Amino acid sequence: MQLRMTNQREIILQELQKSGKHLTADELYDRVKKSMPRISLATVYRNLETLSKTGVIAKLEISGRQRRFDYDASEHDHIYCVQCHKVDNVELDREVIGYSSTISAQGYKITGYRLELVGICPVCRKNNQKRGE
Amino acid sequence: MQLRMTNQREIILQELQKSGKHLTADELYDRVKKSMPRISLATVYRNLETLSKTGVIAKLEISGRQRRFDYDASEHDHIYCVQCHKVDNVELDREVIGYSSTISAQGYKITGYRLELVGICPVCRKNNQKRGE
DNA sequence: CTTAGTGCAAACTGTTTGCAGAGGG
DNA sequence: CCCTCTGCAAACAGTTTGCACTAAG
Repeated sequence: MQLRMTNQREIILQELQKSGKHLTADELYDRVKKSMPRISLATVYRNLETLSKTGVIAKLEISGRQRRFDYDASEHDHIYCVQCHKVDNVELDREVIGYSSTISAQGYKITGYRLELVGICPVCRKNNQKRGE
Repeated sequence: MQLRMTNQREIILQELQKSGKHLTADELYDRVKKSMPRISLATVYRNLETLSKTGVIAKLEISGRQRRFDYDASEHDHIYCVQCHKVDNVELDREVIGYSSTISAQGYKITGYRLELVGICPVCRKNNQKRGE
């Protein structure tokens, strides 16, 4: 199966990349609709699926009910704001999770891990301070 | 609001605990139905919600489309089998994730983290070997 | 031309909710 | 008795899919 670079696919990818955020399908849909009003949400879903399968973007397993997509497909971790549900990238030393000894005891073959930091983002912290929390 | 220990709630809790697994609402529903056939899935959801809010069990943010519930409410991490989608508990040194320096640079206040190891469980590994993979 | 991709609507999955009635304390 | 909890059905949110048509290469 070979890929075609359709107009839709191109704009979806561009919008995700230029957002610099970890958008959900419908957040991206809203953005893309501005330059392509007749695009359908299904197309956005299909393209996000395709683009993540080919490794151009990454599909995130992250907190919250909606799936999010990352313009950056390289390995890195995420931090999640419990207040505004925003997600940011975090660069951590991935070697630190070299627990193989502990883990192999349980008989698992470790292939990777997902680390999600949880906290409150700068914007929310500032807002909280204003309200004296 | 005070809690009542209804028959349903008791059986739901017992079944989750005696399973020793990280069940989804409908897996638990199937088990509970055996001793209480007229129970409804909504009741299972409502009780899992209540029990996790009161800290008796834990609601997991984990890979996969379905939410899972943990009979063990204490802080610990999980390991996820990519083949059979089973989840197990893992005890790791939680202090290792003391990255505050790196992270606070981004202005986040870290309140916790979720670490999910990903791999292949003993059972699946054995099955793979049989098939010569 | 060929066949991957699209828009639309309808289906599907997991979860939540309104309501009238049941039962725990 | 009160009020939390239940069963049921219907609603909901997010995602996927079947189909006939469009357009990329």
